[in-house]
Amino acid sequence: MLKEISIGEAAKRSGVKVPTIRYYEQIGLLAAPARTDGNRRHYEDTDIRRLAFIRHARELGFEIDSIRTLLHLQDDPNQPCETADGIANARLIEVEQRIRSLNALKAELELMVEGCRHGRVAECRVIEILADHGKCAHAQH
Amino acid sequence: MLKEISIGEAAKRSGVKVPTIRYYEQIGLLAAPARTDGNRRHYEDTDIRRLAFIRHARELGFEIDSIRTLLHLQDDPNQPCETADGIANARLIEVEQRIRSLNALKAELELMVEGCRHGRVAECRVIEILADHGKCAHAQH
DNA sequence: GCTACATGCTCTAGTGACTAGAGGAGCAAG
DNA sequence: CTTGCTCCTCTAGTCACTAGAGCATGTAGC
Repeated sequence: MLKEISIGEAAKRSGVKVPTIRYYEQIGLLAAPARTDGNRRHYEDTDIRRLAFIRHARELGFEIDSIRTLLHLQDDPNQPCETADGIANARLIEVEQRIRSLNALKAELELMVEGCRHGRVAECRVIEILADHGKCAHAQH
Repeated sequence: MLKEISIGEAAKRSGVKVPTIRYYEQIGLLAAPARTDGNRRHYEDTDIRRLAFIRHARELGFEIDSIRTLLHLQDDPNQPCETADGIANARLIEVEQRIRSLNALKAELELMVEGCRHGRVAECRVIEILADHGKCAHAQH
């Protein structure tokens, strides 16, 4: 007889924390699994794969709603993959924008930190730049 | 007699939205201003500068608690500026890490999107990579 | 003075994606 | 049989706002 996968075991195998698994069940991202006599959840291998899929997508910054769509697509392999492609593409554009904006922030933070002469707050470059946006180096923010 | 600055005017001048200004007052980030006879807030120029400071810091991704500390420092210009420097430095390190991680994500998303042949979901690279972390290009995530 | 309409007020609840904690039950090992 | 771990449900908290209800006040045109 196969050993049943407890929620703790599922967490270990998928890398998704126990309360998060329960949360995903609650919001309907993961189907409610069967229960043991003692009312404990037990999972199948397919659930573990689904959890790993979700975790990976979350790491890539996809929103729960996008993941919901991606999971539906995965369940129906004959559909054209334009929707999946579109979601990934949208996310790629987001990430590119975020990188650009973070690079601008980085430049400005470097200016602050380098300009700081470790003296008094009165002549601190960090405080000064924060107080006056005009002192920013053309940062796109 | 000077024209009093209403909350709407303060919002325009500082770039912080009206409900957000009230929120900052509520959490004690901005001192409660004086009120008119009709119980409306009216602000001074110093409040506007403080709001602009907060807005700029928020744009740079500083947390409210850090901003609280930075504001205290600004109020006391004789203090050494190490704390401010430390906060900015911590934020810089965060931003640098975030950029690295986003670059890894970008690479992976590009792989997905480029690999997609616009066919069926069954052979879609997007879904495939999401389902199997092992297919990632050594991404640090 | 009257009528719109904008702007202000307070208060509560909602967002996203979890996370923390209370209070209890089940289960395996020593 | 007791210890200690994992599990259960439920509620509330996190962060930094944002949205909306329901009302009061202020202002511009007539």
